[in-house]
Amino acid sequence: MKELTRAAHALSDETRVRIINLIMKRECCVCEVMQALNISQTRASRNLKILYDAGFLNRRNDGLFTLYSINSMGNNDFHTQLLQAVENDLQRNTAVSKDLKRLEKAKRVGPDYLKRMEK
Amino acid sequence: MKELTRAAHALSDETRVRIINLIMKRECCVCEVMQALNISQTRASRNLKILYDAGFLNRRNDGLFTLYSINSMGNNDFHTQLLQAVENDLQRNTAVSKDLKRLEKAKRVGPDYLKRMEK
DNA sequence: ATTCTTTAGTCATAGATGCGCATATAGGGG
DNA sequence: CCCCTATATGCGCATCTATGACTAAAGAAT
Repeated sequence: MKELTRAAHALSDETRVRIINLIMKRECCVCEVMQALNISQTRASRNLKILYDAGFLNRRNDGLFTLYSINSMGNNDFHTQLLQAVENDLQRNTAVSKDLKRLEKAKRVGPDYLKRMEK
Repeated sequence: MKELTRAAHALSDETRVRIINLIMKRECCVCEVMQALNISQTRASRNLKILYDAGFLNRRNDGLFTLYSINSMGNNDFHTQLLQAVENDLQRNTAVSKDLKRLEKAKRVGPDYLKRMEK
């Protein structure tokens, strides 16, 4: 039951639900999440870790990048059922489509590089 | 989305999941929950309210008693899907059966009356 | 009406949480 | 080896959370 409450807790924050919305579209690295949601690197990294620890995400390394994707296990585990509830809610939600549009424009570069680009 | 995160938050606490386990069996009043989980009246009442505010429970009055039951709406709303995830997890959980046994023995009386009975 | 009983609300407190800042870590390229 | 870059983490702060003890509200019983 601790696994369930931990998973539910991971879904109890809007930032984390928005992150799931992104990753359900496609595998993302931390810097893409950060740009798509317009949040700090720290915030993106930490909330991704919370979702990972709760069992919702896979993680793999590609060079310097850490790539997160949805962890789809069996169809009958509660993680999958919880994700379906999230998906259900997101379909009725128009606000998060802006996040997806920013994701399309996101570049695979980190915060320091980004700042220099802006100048 | 705020509704979703609020609902998820309601399920992020073990006490509240155990309460749902009781009420999925049958409609309960506050004092029954309190006895079945062996928790204080304040704690039972408050966590029931959190579940109610999150949309999981119905509430009705019967004399002095407030009776809570599961709020089953349509099959496609996220509340129902979340409850299915909880049910799924509870089926694999043997610890909460003790709560149900205590529920069978619970009397429909409040904390003050109970204390006097013990003497 | 007065009293008893169940439930909900208030207040105080210990602990958890989210986040920014700065820094550490670790992989890649010269 | 040394620097650059993406990600993770320690720390501190403000805020939120869960809880118990106490109190208030409201229905029932006498």
